[in-house]
Amino acid sequence: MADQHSTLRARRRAQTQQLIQGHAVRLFAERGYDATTVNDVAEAAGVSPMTVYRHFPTKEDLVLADQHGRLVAERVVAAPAADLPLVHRIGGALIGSAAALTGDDRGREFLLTRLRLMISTPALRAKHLDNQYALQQAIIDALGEEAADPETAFHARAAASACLAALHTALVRWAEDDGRSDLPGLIAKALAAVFGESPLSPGDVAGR
Amino acid sequence: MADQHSTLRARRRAQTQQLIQGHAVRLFAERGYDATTVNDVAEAAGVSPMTVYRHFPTKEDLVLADQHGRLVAERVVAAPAADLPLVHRIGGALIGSAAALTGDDRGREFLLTRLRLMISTPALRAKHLDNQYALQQAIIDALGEEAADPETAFHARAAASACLAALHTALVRWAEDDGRSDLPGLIAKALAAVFGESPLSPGDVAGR
DNA sequence: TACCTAAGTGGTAGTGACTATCACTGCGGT
DNA sequence: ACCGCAGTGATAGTCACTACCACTTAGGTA
Repeated sequence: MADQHSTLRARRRAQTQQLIQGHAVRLFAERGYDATTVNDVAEAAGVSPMTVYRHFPTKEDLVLADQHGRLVAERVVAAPAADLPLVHRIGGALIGSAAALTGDDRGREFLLTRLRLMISTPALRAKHLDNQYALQQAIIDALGEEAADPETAFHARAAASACLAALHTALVRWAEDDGRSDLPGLIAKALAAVFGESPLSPGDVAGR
Repeated sequence: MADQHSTLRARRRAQTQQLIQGHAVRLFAERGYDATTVNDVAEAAGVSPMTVYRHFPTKEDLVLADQHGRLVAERVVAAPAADLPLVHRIGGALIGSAAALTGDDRGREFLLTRLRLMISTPALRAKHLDNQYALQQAIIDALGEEAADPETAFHARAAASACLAALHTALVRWAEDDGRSDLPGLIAKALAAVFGESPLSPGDVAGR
């Protein structure tokens, strides 16, 4: 929705963001997150500190910013099998998104570096978990009209939070394996560990 | 382990901590977390800003500091029914801790105020979720010797994370109800929503 | 009882994340 | 050709947090 214009300005904006984030993640991985100042990042990217803050509201966002959350939420809503249990819809969306995300090697390596930072740096880990929580609420809101009464809503929130907890467990394990294992498979295994050993049917995986 | 002496010094220390935290939570609730500086808290408590930082490493800890996590971990380990499924052991410990925690009215009201701050303030919410994650790892470590091989450990981590996700869902709901509903009951319901409709047997609730 | 170590407290001067406000430049639409 | 605004930069601030300093006093010891 942002590139409806695809104007030159928007392209340059996206380009600068990518430039800044690239240098930021590289420096954080090299020197450590706390040991690297925003000024260092700005200097490395060849921009002013002000510009960094314009594109990334906080230092943490330099690592955490992505649109994966939005994609997942869209996937849940666009799930073809709306009659399936909620857990399967969310789980399928998570697995499908993970498959799309780990597709190309370049993106996977970058994601892995960011993930390692998120796990090892307390400030990043905390905000990342909060982002997961925001994603949970986005999912609930996305299919909110289906659960009007409080009991159903509570049930849905519990289920969604458990799904994302399983996702997080899988992500940590994937990072520990240095991305060598199959992420969608890990997520499926984590979900199965939580909700019981019912393997997801192929139709459950939304979008792929 | 700190009050092995129960000396005068230790008592005064605990007293000062309680004094500072009391004023902090009150001010945060009245004026808002971001609008209140650590200096304001120090002034209200009648101590120097230095002293605040000595007792609470970060501003967030003024709201988040408690020993509930330690109690929960101990409860899981001390569970009488070590042969029960992991989920039941953790769930039982959570429910039991919640029951003990919401016992007296004075403590419950304070807990409720802190919880409201944790939910509404992004910085507090993030760090609180990270604390929950630390608790998860503490639980896993506490019964770590039982799960040596990676597969079992992965399963245990997924289960523990889902339990804590259910706990969080229940806590949010409890805060929305202004603490009027039964917290242990909410936790049990959230756990049931995640893991299936098997109600916990009385024996599962560790410690009470 | 006199003494001594260390814990608890306070002051000062920092660093670094983040904000408010100003001015400047160049793309994009009229 | 021309205006408007998005993008960028510099300056000066606020505030969380951290050494590093000195002072007081509790708690054990000679």
